[in-house]
Amino acid sequence: MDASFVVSGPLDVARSLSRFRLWGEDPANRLSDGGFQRAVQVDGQWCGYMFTWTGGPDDTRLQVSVPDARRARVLDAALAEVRHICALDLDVGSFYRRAGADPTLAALVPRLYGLRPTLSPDPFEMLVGAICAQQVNLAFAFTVRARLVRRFGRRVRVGGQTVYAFPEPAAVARANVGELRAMQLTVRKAEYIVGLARRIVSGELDLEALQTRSNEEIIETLTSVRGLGRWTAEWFLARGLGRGDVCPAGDLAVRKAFARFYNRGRDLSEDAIRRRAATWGPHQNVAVHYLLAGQRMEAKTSGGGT
DNA sequence: AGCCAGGCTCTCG
DNA sequence: CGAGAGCATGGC
Repeated sequence: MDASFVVSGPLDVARSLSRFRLWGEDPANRLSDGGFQRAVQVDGQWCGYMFTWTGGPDDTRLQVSVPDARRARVLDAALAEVRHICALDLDVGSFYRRAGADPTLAALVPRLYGLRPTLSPDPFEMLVGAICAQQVNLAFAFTVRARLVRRFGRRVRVGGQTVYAFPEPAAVARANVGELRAMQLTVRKAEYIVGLARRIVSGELDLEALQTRSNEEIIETLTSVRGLGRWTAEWFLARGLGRGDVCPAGDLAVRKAFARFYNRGRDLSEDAIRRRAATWGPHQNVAVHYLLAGQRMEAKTSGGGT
């Protein structure tokens, strides 16, 4: 069973999804030559699905297929996930028009045309991924996260490939810290992850209910959980919920990008970064994504730099 | 070898 | 309340 539709607004799928293999493999989000595979849970059961794409960035057609097609509900769930992963609700066209007023962004747009941030459909997955990425280089974070996924996630076959469902909170809640330590998480991060899972299982933290609240309420709720600071909460808003008016100004890579593009390589204060980002209004999320991608591009061609 | 990676908590002045 | 140590590993 499958369905296809044409995307409205610029979208370069391959460019946007490439981040799933930039720093290593992600067993829960498989980007293969044939397309993108993932698992979705419907009525308590995990089902694999895949999607492929055709056409240029201005007339992209997405094709979503569910091999195990007994229920249309699985296809509906997969479609909703794909729309979320590709961030189809972000108004990139409007961002492009607005970017004309900013020379830095105006120069990046044609080079990155169709790029969108990929959004995580699963809030627990987003938070665990963020904890893994706290303070360490992203290649290492990917490696550790992949170990977690293979250890606690369910294997699902789809299109001749194996993809893992990202571990459910209940499975992680049953783990002990020593088990996670063996995956080269620090004791502290192991405690954060298990503690988070247990809070979710106990109902103390309701991530689904959180999604309708304001940015500030979400930041306040998340930062009251041990292991989740402002950095994690802001990336959750940006890359999990797809909120447009968010800038993780404390992020090391974001700070470097702002220093490079807006201050001749010298550091800007977090407040200064927030003030500039605020002028982009609902496009902060996408703008920051372009700055980070632009920085990677320049690092590659000019060999990095102070 | 040593320092830095897309942080956060805890502990001290 | 701000500053600083500690965390653990991989890459340069």
